[in-house]
Amino acid sequence: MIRIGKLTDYGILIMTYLAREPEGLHAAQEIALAVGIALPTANKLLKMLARGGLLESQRGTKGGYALSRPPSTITMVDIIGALEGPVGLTDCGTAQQPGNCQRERSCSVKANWQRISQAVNDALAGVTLAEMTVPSQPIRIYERQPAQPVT
Amino acid sequence: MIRIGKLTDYGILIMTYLAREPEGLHAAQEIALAVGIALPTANKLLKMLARGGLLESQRGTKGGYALSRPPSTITMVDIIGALEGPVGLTDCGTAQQPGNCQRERSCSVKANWQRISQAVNDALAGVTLAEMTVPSQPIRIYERQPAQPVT
DNA sequence: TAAAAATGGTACTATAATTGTACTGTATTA
DNA sequence: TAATACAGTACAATTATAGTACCATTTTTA
Repeated sequence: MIRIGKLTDYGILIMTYLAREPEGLHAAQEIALAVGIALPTANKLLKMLARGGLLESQRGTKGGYALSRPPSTITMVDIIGALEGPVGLTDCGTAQQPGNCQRERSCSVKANWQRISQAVNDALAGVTLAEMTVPSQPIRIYERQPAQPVT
Repeated sequence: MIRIGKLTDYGILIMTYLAREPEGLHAAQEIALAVGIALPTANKLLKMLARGGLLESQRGTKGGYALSRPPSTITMVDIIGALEGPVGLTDCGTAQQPGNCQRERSCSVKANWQRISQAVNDALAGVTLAEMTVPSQPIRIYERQPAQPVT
């Protein structure tokens, strides 16, 4: 099974909460309570999301966090990227980075993996935070090509 | 970063090797040597792939493994599924399984995650083993829809 | 018929990555 | 100036993965 980490999962819940509550700033404590995770964990994630440029933060007594952009312009790739680094499936490297793969010589599979990573990347880039806040709206990311002959 | 395990990576190398050598049976020892992994590891993977129905096996002195179907009918989803279980991104469940998620009540994100998992699943199902054996052939899985208005 | 070769299944250990927490520093407000 | 809240780093505990070993079963061959 391909999976994303629990922390990333929490992170998306956090982002979803903030998207639903666009008014003003929200302290880490409030967010942790609302999402249902421990405060230290929420703190950690909020810091990472802020460093990734997805959240604006303000310190001080009335401080807190808020989305830095409209939810419709934030995609799953942005969030996952901020919490787990660039999206890729193997150490062969993502579409951007070269990758640190031994074996090189015998590995003619590399280029193909990079393309697959790209496809997954595109799939995740097609889903916005705004769409995630709406419970059951049909999401249309891709349309399959006519028909693949299965030889 | 979303990733698949090393073992799955090895498994795909094994499958690729077998796809390139369609003649007769191949013993685990031969495969381990060719792919460049330890014999016990190769054994483990070959067993799993056989149990998943992707490989035919024969015991005995002249035994070994071979693909059970033509490479063009085996996709990345088949291989990953055999080695890591169904493809999914969170514990929310795959398109097939319900998933074991606490929180249920506050988690309206669930349905969306399942759709995203489906999209990734489709992306991986679009790449066949036959395509992986060809070093640098352009893979066309999906075509993006005209344009998504980025509000 | 027996021995050798190879897969099938299960269980176990060691390693590595993830997760979760704590501590110290800095900024802002009352 | 005291209290509140974010920023950054580092660390401990847990968990999952990776890798190995063992024994059973099947098939071929001498």
